[in-house]
Formats: sequence, structure tokens, C-alpha cells
Amino acid sequence: MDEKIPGFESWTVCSNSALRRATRQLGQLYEEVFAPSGLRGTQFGLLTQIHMNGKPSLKFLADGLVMDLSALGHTLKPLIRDGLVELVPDEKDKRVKRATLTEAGRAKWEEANRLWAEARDRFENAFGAEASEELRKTLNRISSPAFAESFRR
Amino acid sequence: MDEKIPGFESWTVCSNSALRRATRQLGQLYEEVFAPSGLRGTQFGLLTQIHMNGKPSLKFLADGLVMDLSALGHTLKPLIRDGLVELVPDEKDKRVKRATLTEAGRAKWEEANRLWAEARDRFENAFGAEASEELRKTLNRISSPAFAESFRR
DNA sequence: TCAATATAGTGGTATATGCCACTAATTGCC
DNA sequence: GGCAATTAGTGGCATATACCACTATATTGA
Repeated sequence: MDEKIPGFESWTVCSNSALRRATRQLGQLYEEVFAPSGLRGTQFGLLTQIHMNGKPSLKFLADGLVMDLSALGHTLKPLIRDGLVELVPDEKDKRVKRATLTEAGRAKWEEANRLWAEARDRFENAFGAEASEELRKTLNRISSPAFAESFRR
Repeated sequence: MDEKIPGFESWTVCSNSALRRATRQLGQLYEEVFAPSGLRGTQFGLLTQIHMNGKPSLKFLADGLVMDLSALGHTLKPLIRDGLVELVPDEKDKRVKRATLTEAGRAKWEEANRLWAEARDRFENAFGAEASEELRKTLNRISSPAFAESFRR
């Protein structure tokens, strides 16, 4: 039907596109593993950050996740709606809101965390533990403010 | 305000999350470069695939991009609306639709392609040409059907 | 002190992406 | 040939993510 030109790989030329493509693929694969929890991979990631960072402000989360603040707000909505996350105003600075897991949120996180461990194991089996570690380091470098500055300069 | 626990990097633990985070970062950076064209990075990527693959069917594009077919359909909408892409029914198989660039689409692609080259140069300067090549290879591996199969097994 | 500026978050709108249910067309098989 | 199973695409709905305009609160500097 569609001819494949041999040796011609249009998909691989652009780093940005390659990154998105890999993200879609791995996203799919993780999604399958997370499915029994009812959480999406991104949602588990978000719960994890809230869980690991002691009542972080939204700004703090957004910065850490390299995510737009308003995007974070939107992403939190379903989790708040489902009673997994709560936002509490900061005492000192009334502009600030802090995110915490509810009781249900902690329970759901524990449950999903077991699935995450399985996904991680599958990934490391398929990809190699070494390579996996290395990849995260590389990606982390791209996500760093220093890299952004260097790119923009 | 928010305390940073020294030496504790909650953001880096999960490969899937790390991938998404890097994608957001690089997405931002490319977006800035593409802005003058009025195209998003993803849209340029899509136009490129159509441009490089001679009237590909939607299925072919979706497979190559590791993207859900319906997601592809949705993503194409604004490009069709703006007159950059056209869908033409296949002669032989009436289920199939093929995508092509319109005249305007080709012109826009040429324009955006210059911006892409700039983004690529910036990326390779900031990240290293070697490392960049290596990264794309790694990402490509993750995007391959073989990897998906290996992960699922 | 108080006006100018900066910061945190919200809501609207748009694109990116996935799943499901559905339609239309094709292919396989008896 | 004709019906069952498969395949390509569409539309609806949900989440992911960005930008912009706006509000409320803090901070700063004259």
C-alpha cells in the first residue's frame, strides 16, 4: 500500500520529534501497566511529586516538572475532583496554594506505586538497567535550566 | 518558601516521567524558534512526514509516528482548516485517505524548515552533535515495535 | 507610606493525544 | 457469491499542555 523507501528514515531526523515519538510509545506502554489503578502515568507522576515534596506549592511543582503553571492547574483538576489531592492555602503568603495527598490519595499512590515498580522492571529488562540510568541522566540534562539557557543563548 | 531536600531528586526516578519532562522542555524551546512561522513544532513534524513520504495514508503516518490513528486525525484538523494539508481518497481502496501538502502547505513547510534548521543547530550546539545523534538513536530504539514487544513480553 | 512592579494562581481557548463506539469498505473463507 | 472477520477513518469525550488575560497578594523603592 504505502511504499517504504529503503534506508530512508524520515522519522528520526529531528530530535524534538524523536523525543515526542518515544514519549508516545513509552507513554502507551506505561499506560497499559497503570490501567488497573485507574490512574494515568502522568497522574501517578504528579501524585509522586506531591507525595515526595511535602506540601509543595503549585509553583514549586510546576518548576520542578518544567511545566506551565496553568497547565499544572488543569492537570490537577481531575485528581482533586476524584478526591486524591487537596489544595490548601499557605498561612504566610495568601497567594500560595499547597498540594497534598488526601487519605484516599495516599492509598491510591501506594497501589499505583506497585504497578510503577512493575513498569520500571519491564523497562529495565527491555532496555537495560545501565542504559536506563544513562537515559534518565541525559533527559535530566535536557530538562535542566542550564540547558535551556544554553539553547536560547 | 519550598524547601529543597539536598541530594534528593524526586524528578528523575521514573524514565517515563523523565521523558515527558524533557519533551516539555525541548518542546518549549523549539516552539520559541518556530513561533515566527505560526506553526507548532508538532505541526512542522507532521508536515515534514507528509512532505517526505509521498501521499502517505493516514494509517501509514500514524504507524510511523507511533500515534493513535484518531489522534492523528485530530491533529490534522487545524492544518486542513488552514489550507496546508489536503486529504484525498485512494483510488483503489475507498477506505483509505492520503494526505498531501497544498501549494500553501509546501511554501509554509519551506519557511518553517529554515527555522527548524536553526533549532537543530541550537540544539546541537547546546547538547553536542555526537550526543544528539546518539540520543536520537536511543529514542528511536524506544519507539521501535521491537522494543514495545520486548516491554510487553 | 504608597504607588509601581513582581509573583501565584485561575479561567478561557487552542492544540496534542488517547480510548471507545460507530461506519464504510475490503478480505477471507466456505 | 455471500457472510464473517478485518481494516481505515470519523466523532465524541477525557486528559495533557500551552498561552493569554485577569485577580489577588506581596515586595520594593522613592
